[in-house]
Amino acid sequence: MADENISDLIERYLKEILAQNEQVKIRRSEIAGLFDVVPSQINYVINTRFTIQNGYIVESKRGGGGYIRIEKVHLLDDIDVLNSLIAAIGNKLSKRDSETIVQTLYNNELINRREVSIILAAIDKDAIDLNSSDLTDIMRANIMVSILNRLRYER
Amino acid sequence: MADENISDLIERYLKEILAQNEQVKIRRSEIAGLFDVVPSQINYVINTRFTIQNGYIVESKRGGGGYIRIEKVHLLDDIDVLNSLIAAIGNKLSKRDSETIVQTLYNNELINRREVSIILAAIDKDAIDLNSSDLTDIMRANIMVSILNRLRYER
DNA sequence: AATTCTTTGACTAATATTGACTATTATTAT
DNA sequence: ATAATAATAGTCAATATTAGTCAAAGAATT
Repeated sequence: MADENISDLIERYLKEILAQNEQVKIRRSEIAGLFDVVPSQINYVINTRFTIQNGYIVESKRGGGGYIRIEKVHLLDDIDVLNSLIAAIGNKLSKRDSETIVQTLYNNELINRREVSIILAAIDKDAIDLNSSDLTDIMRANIMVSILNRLRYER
Repeated sequence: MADENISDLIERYLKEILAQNEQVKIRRSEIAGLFDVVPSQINYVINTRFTIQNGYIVESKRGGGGYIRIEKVHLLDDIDVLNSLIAAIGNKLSKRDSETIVQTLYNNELINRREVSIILAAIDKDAIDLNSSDLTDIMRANIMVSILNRLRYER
């Protein structure tokens, strides 16, 4: 929907193939040529959009006949998904990664659309960002307001 | 009616598009150029006139092909309940009061049981309490883990 | 006069793009 | 076989391209 930059176009191109093929095998320079970008931009696209958190496994090989293969993984059961996600989080989590995780939960049908946005509201920057102290109660207020605001509308 | 300042004009411009389009996607500098203002004034207009209270959701992306997207959402009938709850919260909220609010939301059928526990997980003390710094990302991690843990079981 | 709202711009943050350099694997020459 | 070369992909840092924040100055309102 918001494909204004080339990386998004490349992402969409690959995902369209993956929508029908379970896996896609490319020659890096070919795709780079197709979209008229430097080859390393393909790595950028893969590193930012085809991570394991997003549900993709990437394999590659260099040298003659080299390739990059992207495979959409089918996560076994819900607990495994949750365990691996929790393990991957550690003790810091960027906004971007958090959104990726929520998307994965949705893709694996662990949460529905409405729950997606409740969770996003909970971890919204405006909700949890604060510079003053007296932390816990203030944070709770911020998070609660964020959630309430979310509940105002549909979708 | 007689919009005297530029911010009002920009507001009207965007709302005219939204009257027909459900969402509008802009390049900040473009709109700024169109009205001959500094780009950050677009943020001012958005922050003062396209808030969630007014029924708008705003998303943006930086970098090449960046954009700001404003979406008009359908506000629900129970807006008054939510408004008064939000007003009552202020900037601090005890655990007890937060639970009362969640109970109220449930009693008014604004959320279901599952959503109750997702929200309670989000504002759980263990999720949001921390003494170290580097706050936002750490908090987000805590909240996310708390939510994921809650998703492990039913009800 | 005081307060609130608007305008401005310097600085910051996030994301995308590029290219020089490196690493790995395959192929060819000796 | 081994070494040299070719053909790939990977890494990383510099640069480019956007949007966001914040506080100061100016304008309008009370």
